[in-house]
Amino acid sequence: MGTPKTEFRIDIEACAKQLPTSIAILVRRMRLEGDVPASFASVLGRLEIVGSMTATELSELEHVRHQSITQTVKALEAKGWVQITVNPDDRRQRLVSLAPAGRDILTDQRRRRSEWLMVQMDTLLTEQERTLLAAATPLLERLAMGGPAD
Amino acid sequence: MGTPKTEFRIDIEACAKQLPTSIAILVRRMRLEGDVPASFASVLGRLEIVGSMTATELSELEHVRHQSITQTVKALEAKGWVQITVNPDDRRQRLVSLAPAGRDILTDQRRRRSEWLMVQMDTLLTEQERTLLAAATPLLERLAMGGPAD
DNA sequence: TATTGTTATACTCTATAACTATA
DNA sequence: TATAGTTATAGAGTATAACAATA
Repeated sequence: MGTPKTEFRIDIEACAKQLPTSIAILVRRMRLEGDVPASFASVLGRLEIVGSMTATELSELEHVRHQSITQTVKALEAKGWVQITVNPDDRRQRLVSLAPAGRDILTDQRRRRSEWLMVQMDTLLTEQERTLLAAATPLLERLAMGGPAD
Repeated sequence: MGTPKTEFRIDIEACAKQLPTSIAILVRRMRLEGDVPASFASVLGRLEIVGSMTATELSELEHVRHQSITQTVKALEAKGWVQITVNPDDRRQRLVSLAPAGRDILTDQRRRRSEWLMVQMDTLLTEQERTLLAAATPLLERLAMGGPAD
């Protein structure tokens, strides 16, 4: 049916050009909404789901260097939001887990941040558009993580 | 028609919870792909489209404080990537515009960054999913900018 | 007074390099 | 040697506060 492929390519290119700017600004704005640094909230959120993780596992999931995670975890420990225990089976590993205070902070932070986003979505998008965005969110996650097996 | 509303709400909530983490990681990874700081590239891109802008206009579009833009623009000027001229009609204003060297840098940077993203999209998404993401991108832009009239 | 912009300073976040400890 | 993690240091990016210049 003619040349839908050309139009399609243009869409994808336009997407690849626009997406970086849009999400960078969105991240910037959400950072201001939170009362807790985004890096902290992200780590706490993972610990809540998984229970406990090593620094290396965290760094892989967050796509940062392991040295960076060390600093984040150190700051979280200083706040009393995580606990660190040495893995007795491999004493090189430190297992990071959510402390009670961390759980409280996480609950509060997540409510704030996702509430802000939900207000934006309610205000700026139609119901149909919200559904579309919800459908696209797992795709962004896949792009962020580099695929199901990465 | 039962309770589609409940399911819908769950989708939107899941979206609002997942989206911040995913796009934060995506921004992080794209920053590593670029050879130019993301804040620089973003400002250069706007100047290419609009021609010249004041610091205040830039700060509003980028959703940062005007003090922050001052520093970005100062760095861009030091690199020779933008030119700054005083607006003769209002001598408080400095008009920032793209210098030839800035245009070269921008072209190169944009090719790198959007190429990386396009490779990810080609590798990790189906054609249908790419179309879905392309459709959702303007919605993310709207959320980022706070609406058509903001 | 209001607007536009700068300077000074500090914090968050992440990186690279060099190191220690355990396997 | 390889893996897990730390410490030291630096740079990008952005914020707040106080200031100067122009309208």
